[in-house]
Amino acid sequence: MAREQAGRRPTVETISAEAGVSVSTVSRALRNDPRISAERREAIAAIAQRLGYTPHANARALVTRRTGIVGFVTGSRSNPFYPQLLETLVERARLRALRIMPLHMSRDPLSESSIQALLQYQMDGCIITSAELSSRAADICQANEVPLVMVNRVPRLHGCAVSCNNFAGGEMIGAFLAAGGHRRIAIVLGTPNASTSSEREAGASQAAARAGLEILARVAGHSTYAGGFEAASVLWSLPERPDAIFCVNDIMAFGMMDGLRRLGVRIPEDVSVVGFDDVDQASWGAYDLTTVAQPVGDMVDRALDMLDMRIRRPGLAPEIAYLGGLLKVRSSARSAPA
Amino acid sequence: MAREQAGRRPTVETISAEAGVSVSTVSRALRNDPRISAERREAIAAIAQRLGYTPHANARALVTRRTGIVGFVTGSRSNPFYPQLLETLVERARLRALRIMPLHMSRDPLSESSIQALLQYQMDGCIITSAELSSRAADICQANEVPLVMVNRVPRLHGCAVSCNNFAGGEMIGAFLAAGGHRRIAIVLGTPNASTSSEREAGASQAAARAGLEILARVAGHSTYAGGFEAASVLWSLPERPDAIFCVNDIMAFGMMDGLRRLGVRIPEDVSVVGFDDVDQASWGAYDLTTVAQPVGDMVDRALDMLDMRIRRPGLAPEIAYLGGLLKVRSSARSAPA
DNA sequence: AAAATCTGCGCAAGCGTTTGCATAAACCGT
DNA sequence: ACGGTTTATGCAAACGCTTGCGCAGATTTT
Repeated sequence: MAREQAGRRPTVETISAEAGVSVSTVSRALRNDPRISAERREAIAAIAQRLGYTPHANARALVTRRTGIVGFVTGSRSNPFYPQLLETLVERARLRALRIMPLHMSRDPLSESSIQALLQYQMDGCIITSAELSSRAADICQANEVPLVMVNRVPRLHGCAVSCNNFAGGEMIGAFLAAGGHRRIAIVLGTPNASTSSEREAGASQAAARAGLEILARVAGHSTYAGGFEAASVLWSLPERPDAIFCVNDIMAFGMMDGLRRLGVRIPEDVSVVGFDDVDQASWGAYDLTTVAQPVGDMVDRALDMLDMRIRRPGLAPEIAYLGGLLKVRSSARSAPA
Repeated sequence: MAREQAGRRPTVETISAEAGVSVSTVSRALRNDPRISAERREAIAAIAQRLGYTPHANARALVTRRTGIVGFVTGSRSNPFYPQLLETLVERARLRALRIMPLHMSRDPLSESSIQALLQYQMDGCIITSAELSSRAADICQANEVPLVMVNRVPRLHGCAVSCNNFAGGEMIGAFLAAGGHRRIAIVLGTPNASTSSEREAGASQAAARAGLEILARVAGHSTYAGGFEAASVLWSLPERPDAIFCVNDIMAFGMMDGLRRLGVRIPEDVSVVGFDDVDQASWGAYDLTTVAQPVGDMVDRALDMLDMRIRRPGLAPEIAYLGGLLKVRSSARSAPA
């Protein structure tokens, strides 16, 4: 019997009383179980509709052991690529009836309570995009059998990941700069030990070498605006100045351009600057940055695919996907004459 | 009896078997119920610790009717203020054992499935920061008795909100510009009908009037970079050009500055530009924008306070809090001589 | 010394679902 | 007319936790 508690939302039991059938029939009808006859199913659906019934995710999770919640861990917001990724992730996840729950969004170490949340809410999986935090998070997920996919980051030993093809992207940059007649290329590196940084750098270096060019200098930029800004002074005080600067991500390129302009350097007349990521600001007038666009939508979809499969079939072998980027030519770098 | 199912996490029952007490005693001990004797409590805590026990949030939510999840709805990420707000929110919520779940993060209308999520997961409350979506969301929350707090936005009729004191902030800007000797102030408006935009504009207008100044022009900027960029041409082609431009948020100020520079205008020599929000980019070298900093941390805490109270005591009267902003003087605007 | 209070704990119901198994009615071929 | 399959539904257990109530035994009050 439905208890008809004052202000409570309707449950399967409310519907079952209304329809004169058992709760199991209601449950099955609502989930389109073929065993329930069509007319009953429709009758039940109509009642549910009329009552404004919504299933109770917690109760369902309790029995199915699936919550539909995916944890999200990222490093600092200082790189605008990550908010962009998160927005895409939330939207794409919604289309698969998955919800994203951000567990951690700062540069601080992963707090114990964030990890507890992952377990307490019985999340179905986890997506992580931070270079610094990935090892710790990977261990925790593995220990608790929570499927994990790293995005924009490849795992040290094993684990799933989807990433832009950073090496190929770096090559595109290197080739583009060489074709543009640049002879003295400098590279600004990002987070030390991050695969994204080193792969992009390696790709660019190789393409440069193929064009008979040595990399003039490699300096640290720490994947921050300030790091790029300071790198400008460092590079411009070199005995031999670069004629092209590849910052391995856009955020450093913005700092670099601002730093150079502060020194009176003209872009791209005196030096070309290129980045990697194609965040929103890259197309802003102040920068109009030549960069490699990461296929964020595809990356997110692929990551959710991987997660989905491992939620369904735990223990599936790890997998790594590299998706190609797209060179966006803008005005921050000299191009080859057409 | 504990079933000791293969790979399952320990539950209260596992612990109760181990400790030789009932599950209710375990539950109470873990929640520090004073009725349980100290030594038992410690013994149980020790076992829980040893087993790596973590309570199951869904099961708890089922009976307590509290999930600890707070929904988050925002408009487009194009204004970097919102990612910044979200990061703060996630961190501050964590300190109160609350989790944030982003339901919607794009400019599109609120989808039905996002609303469903709010109800299915039985969220304890909702925080919304989008001007466009707030009416719809407010209706839904009210209909379902979900506490709602609007941040950076005041409600049309009733409801909770916490916002920067936009009017006072606008006044600070207006007074600052007047003191700096500016005579022809233009204002770039944001999202039409948004309270943030109109209040900031009103504050600035009033302060200007107090200094004997009329506002030269008011133009639309739509709260986007591109809107600010285009507004630059509009303002600069006016018969009488402004000597100060107040963009009601930073993102438009960036577009404005880039647009002006494209026209060869020098900042602040030819015209001063000021913004509102103090997002990260405002302190970047390219802009170094004079603006009003919103007290994001305090705003978030206050919003969570409001939510907390209404979760505990449903039906509490609506409340609106205005928190003061802080003028950040940088180099994008001429100051009064010292 | 009997009655009242307190202390510490267990029983069992309940939260809203799903799902394995049982059951009853209808259908099939013979 | 009968055993066997199919079809549509119900029963009840289970998921893991919280909590009202009850019940001993120890302690205090009259």
